Amino acid sequence: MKTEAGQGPAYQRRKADRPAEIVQAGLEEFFAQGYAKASLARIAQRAGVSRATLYLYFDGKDALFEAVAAEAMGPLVAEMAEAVDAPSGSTEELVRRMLRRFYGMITGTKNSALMRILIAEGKSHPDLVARYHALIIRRGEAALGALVQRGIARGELRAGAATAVPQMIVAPAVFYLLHTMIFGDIDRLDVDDFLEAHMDMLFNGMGARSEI
Amino acid sequence: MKTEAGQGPAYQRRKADRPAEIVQAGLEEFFAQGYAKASLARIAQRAGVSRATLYLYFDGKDALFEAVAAEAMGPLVAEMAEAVDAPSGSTEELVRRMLRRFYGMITGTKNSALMRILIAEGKSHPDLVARYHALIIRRGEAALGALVQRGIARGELRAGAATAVPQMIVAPAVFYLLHTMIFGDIDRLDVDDFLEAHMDMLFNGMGARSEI
DNA sequence: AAAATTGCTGACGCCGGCGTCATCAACTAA
DNA sequence: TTAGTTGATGACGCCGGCGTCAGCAATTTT
Repeated sequence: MKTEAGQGPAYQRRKADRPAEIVQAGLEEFFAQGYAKASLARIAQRAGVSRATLYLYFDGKDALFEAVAAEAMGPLVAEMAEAVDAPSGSTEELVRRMLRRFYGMITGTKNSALMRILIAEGKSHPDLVARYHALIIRRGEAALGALVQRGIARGELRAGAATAVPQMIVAPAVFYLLHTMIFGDIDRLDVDDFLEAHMDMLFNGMGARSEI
Repeated sequence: MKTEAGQGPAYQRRKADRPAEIVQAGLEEFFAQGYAKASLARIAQRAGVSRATLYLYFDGKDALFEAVAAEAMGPLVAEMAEAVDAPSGSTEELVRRMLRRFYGMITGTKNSALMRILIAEGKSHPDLVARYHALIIRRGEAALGALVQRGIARGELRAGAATAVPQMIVAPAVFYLLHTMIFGDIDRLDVDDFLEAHMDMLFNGMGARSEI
């Protein structure tokens, strides 16, 4: 619409905007194809730029991938922080809210794409894994630990599994994520049913004596 | 040792053994590198064969990969079947035995490698995913369902989460698998601690009222 | 308006990987 | 021993992808 006319300028110089546009294009390509199959040519095309231009802003495929991953982690961290800092209401309600958010995240394609890449390409990019761990996992674990302590202090949780391994609280959600990621096309689990079962398991267990 | 002497035959004709040897070499290469980075040249080298020979027995990279995956699934199916058909003792003991086996499998590198490939390359090989689902997942789910029914009949389990979503029983183990697979190098969880927490969560939940 | 700056590009070289084919040589049968 | 069969190979062609560089042209400065 802007430069399509007869013989307008063949290209525009937009030094400021290029990096963001390239990263965005890279995000789409990497998430759709995975690292190995992703092609710099396609990324350049998506970004409306020549392939050589990529090298003006990034040192190569690897560096671009790092930038893309960093970009993708941003929203995750924000989401994580947001989901945690609302300590009001009973522990059960708190957990339910958190899990609902968690399952929502999972449903979103973006995050599962990042997950998939981390799993697939983790061996080749250990620094990436480390960053993800520091940014997301460690914070999440800390938040879960705090949640458990609060629950115990309020007399709503008991010491035991949750204190020993707070991650247990979100473990079923991770199962759901993985299952959906791999078998989503042929065997989709209902989110709401799963969330309810998850909550039931967490707070009541499945042993018969819980009902006494 | 056999054909290394001065001018022994440059190669031997072993039509019967080649396929298995090639599949074995392919298994190592694919599991170490992932599909995309795996190289037929390296596979041929591992198998002690020229690259062209691969095409005598397999139609190409894709076909070889299918054969490798099928080969890798065999032991898993056996393991699965073995772990299930021992319905003796209390449900808790049964679950504990099953889970111990499960965590053992996870620790084994083979299976997590297959998992990693399924996740990474699932999109490009939907038929593979379908086969894995039919062979492993469906059977596992059936076994879990039977386990739950048996537990309820014996009065050891209550209806609820476990009946609605039997997979909940193994969900934490899958979390452990994923965590270990991705972050195993920088943040290893203790298997025994995790298994205990897992059992505690399953049978007692984390709600305070379970203790009343 | 002309000179200077620099964002941007097209084209080149290189490499690794896949698939194929004519040819060779190990085995087999006569 | 000799002719025939076929498992196995080395080398070739092709393709796609990465990284680079001299040169062009959009923009800025004088």
